[in-house]
Amino acid sequence: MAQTPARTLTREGIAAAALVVLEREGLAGLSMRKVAAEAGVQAASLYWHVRNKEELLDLLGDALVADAELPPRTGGWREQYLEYGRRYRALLLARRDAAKVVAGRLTTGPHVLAVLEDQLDRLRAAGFADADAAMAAYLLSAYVQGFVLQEQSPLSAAEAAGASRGQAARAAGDVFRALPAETHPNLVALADDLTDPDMDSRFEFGLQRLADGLAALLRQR
Amino acid sequence: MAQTPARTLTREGIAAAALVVLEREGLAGLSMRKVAAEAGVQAASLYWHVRNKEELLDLLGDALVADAELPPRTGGWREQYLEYGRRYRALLLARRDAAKVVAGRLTTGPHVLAVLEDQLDRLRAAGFADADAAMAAYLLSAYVQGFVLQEQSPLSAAEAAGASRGQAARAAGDVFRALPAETHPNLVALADDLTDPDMDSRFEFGLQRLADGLAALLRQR
DNA sequence: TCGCACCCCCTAACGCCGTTAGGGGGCTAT
DNA sequence: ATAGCCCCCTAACGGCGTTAGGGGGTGCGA
Repeated sequence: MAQTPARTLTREGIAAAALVVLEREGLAGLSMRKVAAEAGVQAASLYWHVRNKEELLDLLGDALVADAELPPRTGGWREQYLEYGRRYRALLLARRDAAKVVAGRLTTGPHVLAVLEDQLDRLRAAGFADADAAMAAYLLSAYVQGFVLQEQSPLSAAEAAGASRGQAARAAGDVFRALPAETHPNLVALADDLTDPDMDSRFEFGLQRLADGLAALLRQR
Repeated sequence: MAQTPARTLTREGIAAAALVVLEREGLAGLSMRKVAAEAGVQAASLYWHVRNKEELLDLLGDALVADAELPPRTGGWREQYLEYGRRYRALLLARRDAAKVVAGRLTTGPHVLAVLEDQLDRLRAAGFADADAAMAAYLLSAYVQGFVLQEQSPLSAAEAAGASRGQAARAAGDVFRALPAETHPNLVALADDLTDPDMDSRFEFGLQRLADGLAALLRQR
């Protein structure tokens, strides 16, 4: 556990160390002691720079979106909105447990603010009213975060035992198919559809519905 | 801490005790020891009925939707879909930390399955293709869970210090307004819209977009 | 009636956690 | 030189999830 940053600790250095620990151990394994060790320091020293673990996680949440690449400003607002959603999901999937970190957390960190600023700018330029633009932005992040959380949730502990995503999906399908057809006919009939492992398509489906709904709003006002 | 269930422990009794502890202490304060005490038992005894805490939380997640009331089967699919979303959100708001419990958790508990079965039945009856019905159901739960998580997240620790929701919203608005207008013009301009404390309206906005998007899909196929 | 097996809960302990109290080394400014 | 402050240290507290192993109670076969 060599120290990552310079000799003296900073909030940025702590965030960087936390990122390393998160990647290595996951959110459940991220402790103040391990972050401190990664930063070359004792656990109690963190409390000089950070009020508590919650505040450290706020730092981590903002650091996670630090290297977000914004979509190009080409094409219509719809394509840009879709691309925003896709890149946000990709970012959450790229770093271990990122979705769990950012989920219940409304950071006002600089990186988060920069992304939000940019997105609002595009939505207003597209003709959305102020309040609609704000809500459209929240809508997208709520959907993406909710989707990735579901996507990454272990399928009732099935795949925790080393099963691949596809195997787990098949096992989940078996659960549905094994239900009594008198009480749960739809679950039995749609077992394959409900456990389709193509997460990209499932995400895209919802994303297109969101865009369609916003397009209808834009048309009517 | 009187024992809630009968003399001998059951998985249902454990879930009931966990519900009581969750309501009293929140998810962060829910420990195996406290659940055991609530059930009139020692902590280690729980492990006879439950593999680990994760499995206890699965039980809890299913128990949380046990008393869900399904919307009436009147009106069109759209109104029923909207009402599903509203009731799901109300249910997550009704019990402390319910959203955090169910968020990263795909239970196949009996109560969850019953609700899913009913919802799929309505969507198929409305004319949605099998795969579309399955994805529409997932879409709604992803949105509701994501929204409630955001809704309940402390506004950057502002309201943790006893501030009301409205006060916290005003404080968050001040954060946006205090930003330099050259770099963040949209955040400054939309500070009020971004921090509008009327969560019901914000939720309804997204819900209507989802329904509109699904309606467009139904029309085109 | 005895004894055996099995179910279910117990006590005790391990190593980890977040957090706080209080001490002290080393720089900076007087 | 010395006062003061910044920043990290050691040590400890109470609580956590989890496991090992023991032992009462109950029902069943002999």
